[in-house]
Amino acid sequence: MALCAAANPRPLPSLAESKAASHSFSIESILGLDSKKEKSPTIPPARPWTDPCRPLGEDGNPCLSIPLLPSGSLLPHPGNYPLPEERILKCEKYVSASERFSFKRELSWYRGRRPRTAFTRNQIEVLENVFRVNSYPGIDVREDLARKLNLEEDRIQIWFQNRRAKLKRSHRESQFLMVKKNLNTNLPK
Amino acid sequence: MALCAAANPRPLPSLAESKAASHSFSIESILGLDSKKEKSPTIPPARPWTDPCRPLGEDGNPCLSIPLLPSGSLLPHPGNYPLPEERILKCEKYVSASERFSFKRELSWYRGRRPRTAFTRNQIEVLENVFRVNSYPGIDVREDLARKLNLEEDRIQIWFQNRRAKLKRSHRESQFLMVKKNLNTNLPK
DNA sequence: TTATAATATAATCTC
DNA sequence: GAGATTATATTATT
Repeated sequence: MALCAAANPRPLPSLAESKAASHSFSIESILGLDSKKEKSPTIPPARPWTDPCRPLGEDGNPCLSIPLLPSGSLLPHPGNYPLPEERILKCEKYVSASERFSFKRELSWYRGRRPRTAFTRNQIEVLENVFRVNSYPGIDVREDLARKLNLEEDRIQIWFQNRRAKLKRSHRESQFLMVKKNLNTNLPK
Repeated sequence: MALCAAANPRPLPSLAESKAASHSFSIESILGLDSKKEKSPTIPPARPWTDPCRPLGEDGNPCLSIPLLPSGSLLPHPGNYPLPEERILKCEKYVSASERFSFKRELSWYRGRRPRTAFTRNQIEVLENVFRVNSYPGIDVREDLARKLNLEEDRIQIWFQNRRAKLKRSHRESQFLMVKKNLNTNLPK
């Protein structure tokens, strides 16, 4: 992502160095005493997949307009509040498929997660084909794939990551089976 | 490389089958594009965390012994082709430099990647507290932390490195969102 | 329920 | 040390 690296040419620090010079704080003081829960200002994750035209909230993230929720429950975090799922079920028959779909996307965002991508059969086929030849495609290959499959490059990268993990898992499993098999054939009389 | 694809419970589709299927673009065309410079010879890093009793490879590093697999299937790479060295030689033209590079990486993690450390809640809390005050702790502070948190100094160092990266990422993201926001408030209508 | 897309982050590698 | 990328563990969706 070539975001605005230029806008941020200066590595942040320096706040620390000056302080560090004075050993005025000991780890003890930080370690032991600091029992405040004062969370580090949790940075809201960016949701680049959300509609860029949507109005932004004060946090800089797009705010969702889900009018049916009790106020104060707008945080994009899975919680205990009643989820709007209900609405989907209730109004099912009065709501078009695409409407339901986009609502679901909003819901996902609301929960703070990119809506799960559903790859088509063809997309998967191509990805698998490439994977067989090269399970570590570089950025260039990924971009190319993205173009050709009409997917974001990020989806491609994630796909390969997960695919490698899957392969590894299966290796572990077959190894395990081998062990078991060997134990069975060799040990028991 | 396919640690025995045969033993794999869910064998991958055959290569032939897949090639036939990828009509729209050839894998070669994708793979052929890469023209990055060759990397300089890599010095194998030490793997102090591997079992010292394990036999050492020619490079002086412990080699991983995964004795249970049929010989010839020891290298972790998907595919139905033989050994990776061979593949590199054979398929040179289909394999980009970056791919050869990533093969090296694979090989090295195979030799032994440090098992992922799972920090405790308390350890993280302390680290975060220190980070807030000083995101570039010197070796002395790190050593101190290591002692107190019962972690290796190296873990601490890496943690701070990753933590700084995370912070930076979040800055970039919020900057990006700011830009977007400004575009939204100024342009539309 | 299972398979797998997405997330978070520890570890690794090049520079 | 930064930056990019990877492996890995987990979560959550279909």
